[in-house]
Amino acid sequence: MKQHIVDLIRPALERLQQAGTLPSGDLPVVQVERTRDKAHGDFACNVAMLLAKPARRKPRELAEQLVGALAPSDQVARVEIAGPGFINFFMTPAAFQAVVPAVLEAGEAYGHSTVGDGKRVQVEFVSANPTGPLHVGHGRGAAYGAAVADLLAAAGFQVHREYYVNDAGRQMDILAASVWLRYLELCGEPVPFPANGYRGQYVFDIAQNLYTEQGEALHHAIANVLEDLPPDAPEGDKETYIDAVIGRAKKLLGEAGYRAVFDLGLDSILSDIRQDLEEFGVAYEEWFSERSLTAKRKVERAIERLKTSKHTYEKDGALWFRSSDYGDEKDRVLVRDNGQTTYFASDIAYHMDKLERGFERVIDVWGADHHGYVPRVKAALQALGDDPSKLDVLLVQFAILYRGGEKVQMSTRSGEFVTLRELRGEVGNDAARFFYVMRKCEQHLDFDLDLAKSESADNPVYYIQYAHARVCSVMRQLAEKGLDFDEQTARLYLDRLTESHEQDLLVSLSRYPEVVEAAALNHEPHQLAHYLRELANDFHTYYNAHQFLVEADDLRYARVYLILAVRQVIANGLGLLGVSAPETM
RNA sequence: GCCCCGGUAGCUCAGCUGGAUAGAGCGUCCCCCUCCUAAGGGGAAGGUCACACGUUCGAAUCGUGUCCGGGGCGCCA
Repeated sequence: MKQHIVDLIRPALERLQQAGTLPSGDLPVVQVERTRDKAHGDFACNVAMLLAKPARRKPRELAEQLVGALAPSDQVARVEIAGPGFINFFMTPAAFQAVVPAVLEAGEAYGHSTVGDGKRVQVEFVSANPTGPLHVGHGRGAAYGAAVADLLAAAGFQVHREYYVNDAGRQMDILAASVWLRYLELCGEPVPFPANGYRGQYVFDIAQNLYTEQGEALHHAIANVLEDLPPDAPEGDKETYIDAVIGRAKKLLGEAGYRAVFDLGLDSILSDIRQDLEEFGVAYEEWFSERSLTAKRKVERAIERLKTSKHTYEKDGALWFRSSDYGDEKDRVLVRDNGQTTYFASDIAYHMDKLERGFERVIDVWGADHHGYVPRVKAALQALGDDPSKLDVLLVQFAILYRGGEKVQMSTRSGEFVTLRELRGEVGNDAARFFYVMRKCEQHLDFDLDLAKSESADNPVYYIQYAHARVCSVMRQLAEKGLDFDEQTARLYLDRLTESHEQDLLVSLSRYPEVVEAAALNHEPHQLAHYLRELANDFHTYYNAHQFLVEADDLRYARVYLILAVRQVIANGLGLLGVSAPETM
């Protein structure tokens, strides 16, 4: 409908150019917006004010000319000029009433568009280290990333969802060492646990499985393990200590033995994460292994490319990337003095690979604590001759849980953190998905557990779902009372929808495609969440003000037809956010 | 010290990329089922859009500076 207005204005502007009223040359993008006030019509356009200066005319005068040049439309009842030069469009009731069949004919596809033009977009999100279960912080990235991906798909992009598995780094070695030490405990050894080890319950579980699988095969006396190791914190350095433990594990277990421990840890945790996300309604096209980059010599190649293009230098025995040439605040290490490549080097190779795979846009969803990382990745892409503007990094701020008005404490290493699974168990998938995307991503999220659990109007999830269930309930009543209804006939009675509540609903329904498109292009699922609440509010108001299952056939047909469209849009919108639309509550 | 995010009603937040008289929800107060689910609805009160300049027809929105809050700045990942 909005597009219809734009399509009316553009040719009119061209006509004015031909008539010499407007200077020739590029015309501004025609902006048409929904009005806030009914008195200003349904849509308003500000183009006359924008063109007043270059045309050297008064805005209102220009608006008059423009209105005169508009082609007639059966959707537009009248056009007015108001205020400093706004052109206000009043639509006919029929134009809005036509939304109902439009919704129901499109069904699940209502709200989909083609602005994405089939462009290939990659969305990488969560990508948490497989060193432990997902916690509530990852949950926000999961819900947000999944919603952004689904919105982009609805907007006509070809979306590739990807999880980057950090299966190669030092953190994984720390996990492997932690598992092995817990295993040694099961073998009866008195093990002093490293300050920097992973302490969660899941480490015991994996160690137990390791013991079941391997028996005593990996058992070494604790004295041999600890022999000549540097002191752990607090006397010594916990990082140095854990590295020494890892080195000792590799030496005592040998290549194969160490690999067995490492892979059991990796596989256990990764399959846990996959299951967790799947249950959360988050699906991926690809799980991309960091190790595969090394295996395919991608990291080597990336470093080589930076070397040959003279973007690197050696200092203190390490190889540095001159990222400060491209806006980073300082240079970064690619290869450490011990010969190992850094995580950053892998990440360069990974992003290089992403662009080589031919994505026209690459979206990374990261925790806000990684923001300092953005300039160096973009610097690397630029140094490699790629276009860094193809990469959008969306930074998601932290979620803070509240229970009974009190902050819920979280700490990663101690194992006391609240996992995503616990959260889902406590408030349910629907509430979790919705609450996570209720705020825009750069806003800190106060997640109120009590509210998410409450079954009342205060809880936006229940409020919206209830609107859907209410429509379903009306349809059940319709059948029970043996009242007639069919969509084809209902079409003939659309003009019976004249009440102000019905008008409001029709306007809201017609806005839905615009909301989906804006939410997709701006990566802002919260816009959709807010819209759905408003739509549900319009519906509940209507429900209280008018009876749907009335005696008069024409009116009943029209009203039932309308609420079926409402049900469809709610289901579509909730679906994009990963929230179910129940038929009964 | 540098960087990122935020500052809008008592609280939690929107504000459609610069538009017309700044909006929701919660909380407070008042009211509404003989009726399709009261898990609902209606109404009232509540504002120096942190502050100051600047940009222009027009600023909560853009720019600069200041103040306040949160987070980040490893040859960790």
